[in-house]
Amino acid sequence: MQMGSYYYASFHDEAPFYLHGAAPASPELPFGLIASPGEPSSVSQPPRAGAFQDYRGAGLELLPAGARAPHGSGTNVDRRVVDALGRMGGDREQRDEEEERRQPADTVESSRGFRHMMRERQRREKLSQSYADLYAMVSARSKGDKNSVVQSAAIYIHELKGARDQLQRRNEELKAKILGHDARQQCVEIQFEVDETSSAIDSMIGALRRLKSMDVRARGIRSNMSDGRLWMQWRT
Amino acid sequence: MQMGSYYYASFHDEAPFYLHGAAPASPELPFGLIASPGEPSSVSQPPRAGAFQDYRGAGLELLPAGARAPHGSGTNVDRRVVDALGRMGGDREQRDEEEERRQPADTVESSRGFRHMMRERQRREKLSQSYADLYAMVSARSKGDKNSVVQSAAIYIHELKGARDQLQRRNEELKAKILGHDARQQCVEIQFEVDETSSAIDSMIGALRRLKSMDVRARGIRSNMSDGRLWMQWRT
DNA sequence: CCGTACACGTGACCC
DNA sequence: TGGGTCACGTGTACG
Repeated sequence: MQMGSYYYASFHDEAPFYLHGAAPASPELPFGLIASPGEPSSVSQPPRAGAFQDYRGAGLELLPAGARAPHGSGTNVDRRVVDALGRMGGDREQRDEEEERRQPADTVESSRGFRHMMRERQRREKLSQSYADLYAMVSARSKGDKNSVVQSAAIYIHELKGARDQLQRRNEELKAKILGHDARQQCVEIQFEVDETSSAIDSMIGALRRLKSMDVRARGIRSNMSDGRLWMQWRT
Repeated sequence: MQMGSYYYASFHDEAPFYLHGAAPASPELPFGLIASPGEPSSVSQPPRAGAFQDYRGAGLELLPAGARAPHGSGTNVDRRVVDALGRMGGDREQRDEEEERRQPADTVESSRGFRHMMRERQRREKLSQSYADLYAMVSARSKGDKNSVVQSAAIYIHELKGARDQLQRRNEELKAKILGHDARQQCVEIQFEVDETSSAIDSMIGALRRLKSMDVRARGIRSNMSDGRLWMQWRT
């Protein structure tokens, strides 16, 4: 433990720190409000300050690659900190008052471990945000807890990749089918109107005859005849 | 703190617990080996027991939905534990020796907080495994740290979904193109071989004549003729 | 009471 | 030295 200076509440050890009469109905924020000395921002904590548990309804538009809220998104970061007024029986027995070994340079907190703690909080918060974003992607398939989110994401990615590849293959197939299943070759295409009242078979026969009379030598033909439009394509 | 019994090393407070002479070249396992009393499994810890940092090369085949290694995958779980020989200056001042309030039932650890710790370890390990699995999915796009993995997964899912949907649309387009751009209707289909040496135009004319002689009344016709195979489909 | 799940502060480790 | 990341043990909340 080494140093208990900037703890916030240290609710353990049954030290009934936060008020006892009105307490048990409000389980949020065991640490009191306690305006931060020296950190002017971050008023009005939303309840249940842990950023993660709130993500179940968080919206995102797939983070624009860097605008994640510049630095402290307000929820959890630099939440404040309060000494538990003694912490009764601190981990170091018999520490005297008012001196506490005076670290080499500066006097009080914000030194060494304090910044470390803050950085870690920030990191945690960032990670929670990422979780929230990911959860927004898999909310249908995930139970909501961290582990489930991560697992669901892996499964989902796997499925999506499979579906994409299959679709891609199917796509190639279709394209090949349209193109006639040997590779692309030069081909000719005509398209014209026919008398809709007459038989489609007769129309096609007429068209083919016309082609033949034009001395067309076709080795492959594709045609589509519907609604009075005849489209025909051949290769020689 | 409340109870410091089963700590492993408690390296803080500059109590130089693990050997000092041969130490600094091997940064793994500050906690010693210490055979577990009562847990027969899990010998031979791989170095750097934290399961997460090793995942950068972990393979997976997309977890078969429940076979994640039944319970303790061996790396980290029930690593053992060792009392810090006193932990010098326990958090409860003046607790007498040899009695310590005797909790209701059992005597020593494995009570209350000990199981809690173990469960937490197990949970952490499971989560690390999930991370590893997810990382295997995004290893190409992720830097490797937790946050990056999660973010990359979200981005990847987003991209994959987009690609899949686009492919699906394109697919419908192609299908519609093949089917002829009015909706699917009941239609008839024939397919037969023709003499490859003769003209494709003649073959088609012959086929159409045959249809006509069968008294087929077609309002729309699609056909594909190539490599000696004539496929034809019509609706009445 | 037990299990699950989370956030926290912290020591260790690596650039 | 110092920021970044991790795993850890712990306190807390919920079912």
